[in-house]
Amino acid sequence: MSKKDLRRQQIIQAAAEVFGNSNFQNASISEIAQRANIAEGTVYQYFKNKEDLFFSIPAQKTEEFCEEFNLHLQGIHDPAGKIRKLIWYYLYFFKSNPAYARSLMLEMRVSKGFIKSETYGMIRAFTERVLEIIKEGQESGSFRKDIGIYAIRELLLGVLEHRVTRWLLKEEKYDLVEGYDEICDLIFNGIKSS
Amino acid sequence: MSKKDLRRQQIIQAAAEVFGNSNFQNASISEIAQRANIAEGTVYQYFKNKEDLFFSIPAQKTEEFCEEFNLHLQGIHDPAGKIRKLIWYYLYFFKSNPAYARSLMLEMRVSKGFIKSETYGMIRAFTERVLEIIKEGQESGSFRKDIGIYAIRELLLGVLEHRVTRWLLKEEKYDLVEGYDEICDLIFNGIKSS
DNA sequence: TCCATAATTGAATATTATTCATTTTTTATA
DNA sequence: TATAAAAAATGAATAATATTCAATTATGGA
Repeated sequence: MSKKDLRRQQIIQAAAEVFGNSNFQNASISEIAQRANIAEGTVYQYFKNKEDLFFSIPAQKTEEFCEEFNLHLQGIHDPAGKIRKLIWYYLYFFKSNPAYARSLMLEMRVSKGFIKSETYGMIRAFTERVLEIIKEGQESGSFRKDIGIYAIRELLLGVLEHRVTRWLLKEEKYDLVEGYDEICDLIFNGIKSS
Repeated sequence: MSKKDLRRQQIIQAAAEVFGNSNFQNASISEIAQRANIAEGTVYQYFKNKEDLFFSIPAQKTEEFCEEFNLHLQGIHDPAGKIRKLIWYYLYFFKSNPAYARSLMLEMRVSKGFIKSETYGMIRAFTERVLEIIKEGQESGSFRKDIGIYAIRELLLGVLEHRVTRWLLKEEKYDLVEGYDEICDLIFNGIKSS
């Protein structure tokens, strides 16, 4: 790793700590610089502005998320099993990484600037992967073919994001993963009794 | 309406305009005061701080949302029809009120302080109403009884919030309501082909 | 008309993201 | 090793702004 990359990482590390104990608005560049043992101005040699720095923090974690997800999918061949694993893994990962969850769900996910960031590119790779799984399920005959793949993905990611966001706003007081099989059941079978 | 309430409304009106063309961070109290033809200090006689003022803006619209929703439910007696109407109305309302949608979905909904606001109380009334409809559906035998009502509500509100948020981040370039029947179908019947 | 209370004011304060001219460090070359 | 050129780091200065508060003005009742 080049010297330049090292310093970049050093700043990201300090920023992760400061943003982690706070939020975008309340975290200050001065504290980040202090913690990284550099001058405030130096931050701006490596990042365009505060937002750019903020959006750069979860790149690593997001990559980790995608890689581990692919690992967890290994050995599962039926599309329904893959969706079930996706639901479990998604909740499990955010439960295990609450600071990441807070930043991503409550701050970045609702920011228009985030869409252009490197981190968002990785998330897009994940959502593409989800789309593939759905397509697979339709082609193999497991999932209905009369509904568009985007609508199905919307259902899936919608309920997951909602569940994580709710959990965060409720101060993470209960177990995020518990009861995930109810969600699976609803996704597969809907709410109709017949 | 008392003089005090009038001035309060006047400030909220100015704030709605300023926040509407911008966002929480970029809107300035000085501009709001200017537009309301008052001094900056006066704002703080009526609102605890900038956030309190911000959270007060959508109270009226939210009340409107709830009242109109109840109107739309009139004459519908089957729970499935009520859920279908809920889905349609939710999307229709945000489509018709994009500035409200932006504030609520991208800024307030992800803020811990919002939970304590008056506006959130109204939203809670709405989500309680949704819960009632679900319960009704279970009792009448239309909806499955083996799934908790909270899980069903999570599914519903999750996919709706996700859809509106996506639409906002994509600059509202497509029709939010179009294709809502696919969502209804998925909610009722799930994704399984069998 | 006068007084007490309420409402309004806007200058002062404190905080902070960002810039940029200057200084320090590193690297390449002879 | 000595020197020059390039790169990196610095931190004081700037500009913007949420919030406070002592002073001023308006209001309504006796």
